[in-house]
Amino acid sequence: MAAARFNGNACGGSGRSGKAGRAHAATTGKTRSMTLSDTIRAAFEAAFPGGDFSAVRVVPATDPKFGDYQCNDALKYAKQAGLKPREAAQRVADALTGMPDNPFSGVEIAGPGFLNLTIGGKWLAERLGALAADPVDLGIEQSGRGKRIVIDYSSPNAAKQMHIGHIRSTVIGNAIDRIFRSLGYDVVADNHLGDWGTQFGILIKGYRECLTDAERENLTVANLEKCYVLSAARAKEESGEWKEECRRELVKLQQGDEENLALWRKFIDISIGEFERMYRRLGVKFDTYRGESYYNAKMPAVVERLVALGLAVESEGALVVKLEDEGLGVAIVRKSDGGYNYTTSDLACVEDRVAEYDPERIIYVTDDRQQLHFKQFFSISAKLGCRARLVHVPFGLMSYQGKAISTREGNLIKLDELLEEAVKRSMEIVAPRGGDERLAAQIGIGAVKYADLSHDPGTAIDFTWEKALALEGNSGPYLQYAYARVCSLLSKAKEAGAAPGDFVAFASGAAAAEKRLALQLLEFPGAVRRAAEAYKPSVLADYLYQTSQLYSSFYQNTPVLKSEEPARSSRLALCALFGAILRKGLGLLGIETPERI
RNA sequence: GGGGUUGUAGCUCAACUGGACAGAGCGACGGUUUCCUAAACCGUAGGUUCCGGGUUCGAUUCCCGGCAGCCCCA
Repeated sequence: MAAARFNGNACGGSGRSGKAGRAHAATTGKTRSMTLSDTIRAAFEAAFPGGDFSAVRVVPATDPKFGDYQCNDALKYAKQAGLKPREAAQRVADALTGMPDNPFSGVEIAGPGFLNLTIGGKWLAERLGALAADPVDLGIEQSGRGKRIVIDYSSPNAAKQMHIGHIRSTVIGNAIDRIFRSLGYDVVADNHLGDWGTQFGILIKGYRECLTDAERENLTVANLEKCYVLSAARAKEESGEWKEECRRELVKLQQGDEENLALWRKFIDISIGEFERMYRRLGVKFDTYRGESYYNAKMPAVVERLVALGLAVESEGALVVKLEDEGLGVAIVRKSDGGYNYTTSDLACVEDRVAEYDPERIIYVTDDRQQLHFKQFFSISAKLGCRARLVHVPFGLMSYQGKAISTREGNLIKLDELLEEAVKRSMEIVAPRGGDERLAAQIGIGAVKYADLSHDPGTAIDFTWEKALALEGNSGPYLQYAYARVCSLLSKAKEAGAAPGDFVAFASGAAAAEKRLALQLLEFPGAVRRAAEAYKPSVLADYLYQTSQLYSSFYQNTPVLKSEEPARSSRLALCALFGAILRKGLGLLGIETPERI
């Protein structure tokens, strides 16, 4: 069975993932919305001196008819102040209106005590200007400066072809990677390959006996897979001879036999070469490829320390760490046959990463079947004094036709095949418009990635071609199309000699559609921050989709090039800002943004 | 047996962590193209948020008890 992070069925699935615990982020600098929160916090303090109002915040209005922003927190403090809710809200409103730099042009009390806030045009123009003046970060707080994180994702098993079950860890992990980098973190992306374990005995035996000379000459992952299947089948024979020989090859490998080691190295190199071909197509890049084998030599010492600390005890010939009082059962750290398992390997891995990188956090993106394993290993790691915060981001396993993806179920779709099909389908649409293969790839692969990223990682996905390759509605191509249109608009503007101006026109009012879009654009940094805190790229995907919907609606219903000044240049500026944000945001999801479709 | 997780429109999913009337896409029905790219836009229909209690001014969200599916451990 496979060694890597894929326990479970042979085809293994996706590495580690899951829904992560919510990050208790030490949020630092805030964006516009936070500045408004600061303002209203000051108003609370003025109205109710001495209270703790750190939880008070201003949020975008849930409906335009409630104004631009709202604050729902007056209700919470009414009781402790001994006031009726609306009365408490009134006090805050009075305090707010009395403030010298009150950014709100309207403050109303509604319902049981909500504060409905309307923003002044001048404030809006200033904030939009500030975002536009920050073209690289677009307001994203650099809260990760000086901090390092290791992200462990993708992690396929060597000697096997990648299939659709590997998309999730790879694509979600990579988006988290990109998002954290955008926040200023120093990210180490590590691919924890499954490159060790009993399957190598079977593979070595199979390589020698089940392949033709030609296949050995031109060794591919497909050939490795083939010889594994043939060899594994023979290992099930009655006599047990084959199985025994596989075992002997494995032992030789483990003991450092040169010939077997060379073969093993060869298998790994070929596998990584093949994986990298996939990663290139997906736009994914790792800093390191450290498989399980990398930690082999370090495992005995880990176990020794566990024993020395009294954490590991013997049980039925194995060494185990008892975690029952935490509700986590028992974790085996050395099997009765002397072999190690994932817990030990992961403990060794963490120690190594802390020693080398000293990260503040290590994030593991794997499927949610491994939740218990991670809880156990995190708990033990904490007992060993690990100073890095360990986070498991579990995702729901991808199935196909309702079944876990595996060779045995006969429902395995190769990643290669999926990407080919994706490009082919988008080519059919792109070709009549003069699009080439490159554009088809940008769109097709964007569609595949977006289909995954737009869902909460925690939800399980049953693969269908229709969903994976959706080109309309809430899909990657919809967003790319919106981007291409805004590019087209801006280039037409340029031809006409019209340039995006500043946002001063907003100070004296704006059409409803453009104001809504403007307010939405201001939420971009917050969306990135929330996506990072929750380890959910879907938060960002959802934001980008909503933003694009607002843009499409605005674009369809509001003239830009044909409008009068000063509206024209400020609308152009708004379009330019939308384009910049969409490009940046899609970039954080690893989705390309062609300028013409 | 213990633990985890999910349950929201016909289908696939959201709902910024307790707020106002639960929102999108697909599908269905109807409309928009001498006009900045129709992969778009506008509109109609569609809901007991699995069930029952509890906390709260207020619950899809938190707590307890069930039911159902999936997963993990022994």
